[in-house]
Amino acid sequence: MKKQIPTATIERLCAVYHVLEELEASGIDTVSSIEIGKRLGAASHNIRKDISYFGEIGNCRAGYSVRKLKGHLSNKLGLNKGKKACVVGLGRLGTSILNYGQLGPHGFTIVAGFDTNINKIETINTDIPLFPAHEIALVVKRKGIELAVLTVPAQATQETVARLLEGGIKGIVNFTPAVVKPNKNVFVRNIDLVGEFRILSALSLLTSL
Amino acid sequence: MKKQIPTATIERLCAVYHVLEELEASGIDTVSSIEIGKRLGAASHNIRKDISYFGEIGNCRAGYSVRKLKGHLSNKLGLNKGKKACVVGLGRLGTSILNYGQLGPHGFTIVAGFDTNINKIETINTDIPLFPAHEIALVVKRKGIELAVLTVPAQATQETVARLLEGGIKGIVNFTPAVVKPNKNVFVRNIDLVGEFRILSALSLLTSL
DNA sequence: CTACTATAGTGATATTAATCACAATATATC
DNA sequence: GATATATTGTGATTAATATCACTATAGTAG
Repeated sequence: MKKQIPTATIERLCAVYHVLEELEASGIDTVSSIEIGKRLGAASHNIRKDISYFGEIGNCRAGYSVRKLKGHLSNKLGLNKGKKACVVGLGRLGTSILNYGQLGPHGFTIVAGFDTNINKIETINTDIPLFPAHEIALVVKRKGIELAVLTVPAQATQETVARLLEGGIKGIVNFTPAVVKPNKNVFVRNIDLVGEFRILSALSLLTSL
Repeated sequence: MKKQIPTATIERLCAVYHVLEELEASGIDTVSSIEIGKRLGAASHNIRKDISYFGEIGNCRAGYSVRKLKGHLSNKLGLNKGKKACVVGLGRLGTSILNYGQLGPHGFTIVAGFDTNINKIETINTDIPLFPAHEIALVVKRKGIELAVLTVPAQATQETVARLLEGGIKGIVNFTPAVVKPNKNVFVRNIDLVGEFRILSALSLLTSL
């Protein structure tokens, strides 16, 4: 049986990938694990071990070639081929994500927006095709959408998730306060501003830095 | 030396707190660790151990009193007293957070918004006082703001963080793609949609469920 | 060409977190 | 009041993750 890559490693490597993009953009073509660690607030050992899960790629004296490591991670993490995404719930947050310019350049294309309110679908000014919520499963399946951003009201969460699953969605970023339980068919990232504020409050109270 | 509470526990307990709010709202007044675990997608053992870090509170046969446990966690996690927050960067995302209705009811009050663009400060329609970015440190200090949401462009991140630190901020929720390094003076939660999409992509490629 | 140095890669170790297993106990039932 | 039962709280165990310590190697300097 093949060695399973730890989740913590996957998360960190995605952050490493981002650092590599920044380095590439600023014309730097070589970087050490120490430097990457510094930028990420992680130990260099950690970074090296994470990278080595996918085999050797660095150079002992000079560090890593930014271009080479980036390509390597891109392959191994499956970031090389574009993915289709959708936004469900076109309130303020949903529409601001619809118009977020950073997704496309990084290979994620929003190909649909959904809302229960037909009015919104007709009035929102965007090039992205919008659909009523009852078509979620259909459209997700037809367009081969793999990722979804959830920005519906809390009480609509469970039903919306069910529809997305029906359509065969692979991953959900949930901005709803309701917790979406992980499930064998879908990966979920729960992001709740109130929850984040709470965690920060509790940390600063309980953690001696 | 007092036993340090694990970060993972703090994060989970904040989620537990949220479940308790939901239960209370639906008039349920008793709950078991099994039920909480189910709603959170975590093991009941885990939930019990987390709760027991703060001492005994449950009832062996009947589970936990929702009201009692909620009050208990509220105290221990420091969620009982309100906290002031601000939003820095009033683009689409920033303004949608400015108007997000869930913060107030949970004890977090947004008392200031900041942007470099004076125009925005004058035209955005809100009751929340808005200030130019160069006043961040001053206003944060004067109002005793503890938490900040960062929604500025990536390149402005480092400078903005420096100003917030100067003002004595305690925690930052960073929606910017730039990584804000943790620091001995401030806790940071980095939330980057592109990063989350990448993690979901990589997970579904590499993790055999 | 040789010595030196910075840094990758990695097995070993330590730390942290999750899970298990079960005794203790509060409530319900008869 | 005795018995049964659900559920907590927790020591012990296992698993996951991070850190350390070292070796090997590629580049640099002399």
